[in-house]
Amino acid sequence: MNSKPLLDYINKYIDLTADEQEVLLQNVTYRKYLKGQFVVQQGDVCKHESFVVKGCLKTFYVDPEGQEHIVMFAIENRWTADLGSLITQTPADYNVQCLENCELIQFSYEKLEELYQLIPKLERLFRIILQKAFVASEKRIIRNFSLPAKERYLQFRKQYPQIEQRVPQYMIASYLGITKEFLSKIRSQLILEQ
Amino acid sequence: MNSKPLLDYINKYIDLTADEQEVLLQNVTYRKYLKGQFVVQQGDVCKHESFVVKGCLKTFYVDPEGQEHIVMFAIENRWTADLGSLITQTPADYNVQCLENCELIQFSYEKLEELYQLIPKLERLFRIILQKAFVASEKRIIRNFSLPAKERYLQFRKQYPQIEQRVPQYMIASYLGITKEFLSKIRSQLILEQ
DNA sequence: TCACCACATTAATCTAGTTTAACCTTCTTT
DNA sequence: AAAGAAGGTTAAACTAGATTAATGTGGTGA
Repeated sequence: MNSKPLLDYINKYIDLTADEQEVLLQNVTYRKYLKGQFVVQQGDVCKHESFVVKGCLKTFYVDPEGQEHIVMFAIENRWTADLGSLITQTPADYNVQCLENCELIQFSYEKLEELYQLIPKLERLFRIILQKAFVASEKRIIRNFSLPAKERYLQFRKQYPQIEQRVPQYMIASYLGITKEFLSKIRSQLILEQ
Repeated sequence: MNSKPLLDYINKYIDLTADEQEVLLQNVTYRKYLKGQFVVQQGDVCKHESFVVKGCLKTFYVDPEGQEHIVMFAIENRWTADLGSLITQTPADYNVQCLENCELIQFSYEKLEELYQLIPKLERLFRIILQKAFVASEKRIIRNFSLPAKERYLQFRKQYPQIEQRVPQYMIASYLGITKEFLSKIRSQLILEQ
């Protein structure tokens, strides 16, 4: 188990003693997934919060018309889950699928609650993580409303250059909330411009 | 100071002893605002997280073209702030303005950090609040992408019937990300339909 | 009583982004 | 080497929602 990325990540926000680190690692599971496998499936109850040690995943939602909408991508040193399903232990609205072979460190719902008791500092860690996630989510809402698709695409490219290289364009279009055809149009416009 | 709504709210998530409740109340301020006053202004650093005891507020953003975009409304028993500004102590992107006379219980940035030390359980409280807020925010993103304006309006009416009564329609249009004219069109369509 | 103000509606014209459908590329499989 | 997959592009016709501008409505204050 390659736990270094997780411990490095955690130590940016809180200080864990060697003992606490050990307790933490004893209560998580390391799991490898193949490209294409699902970590969460729409309709199942989400069982874990997962830290990405290696790989790339998409979180998406299939609407009643069968249309797929990508909510977010996760790469190394980020978290993924259907948080709504996890915290309420009700069926998930989202799917989480591996776009590459992945290695994840998983915190199960039960173990996570236990860990909060064993290491109360973790409440602080997840409070801070959630603050940042919430702020990013609100910013995205604003951008979707106040910027046209072209600007949103440029913003995305700037913010996640690593992701743009790794995933096909039709998925980026879905993340941006536009069709792949329109993204293609935007891209050819941008090439003409410079 | 009418602290009952706040204490009732907190006790839904964590148990505070009488002593802890007292410590908490000693570290917050009770403040009344008049209709029209700003609790946070774009460009200033956000100083507090505020719990709404009474009244109704809007959080909005003025884009470079001068267009106002409403991000959220807050009513009794909800929180409001520019969280991004508060946690990084940098200038706010948003404005928070009172739509009615308001009474707020305010947690200053410094006192809140102190309170986390004095009552570590509060980390848990805010973790839980943020989880819910994040999930709601993600849901809103999905809805904005996958539902047409009419559906979004119906959803809003169902989810926040109290708010619809209290704020003018041009603000609801702004919250939904459409023009007031288009909202008017939707409304007249809905009346014809039933 | 009328004039103003804040809010809401209606209708004509316009545009960003969708839909559909055809075609192109590159990689994989046989 | 041929035949699919899987992804990407182009272009024409279409639509949800924006823009503009005029008109309506219900207070409120002088």
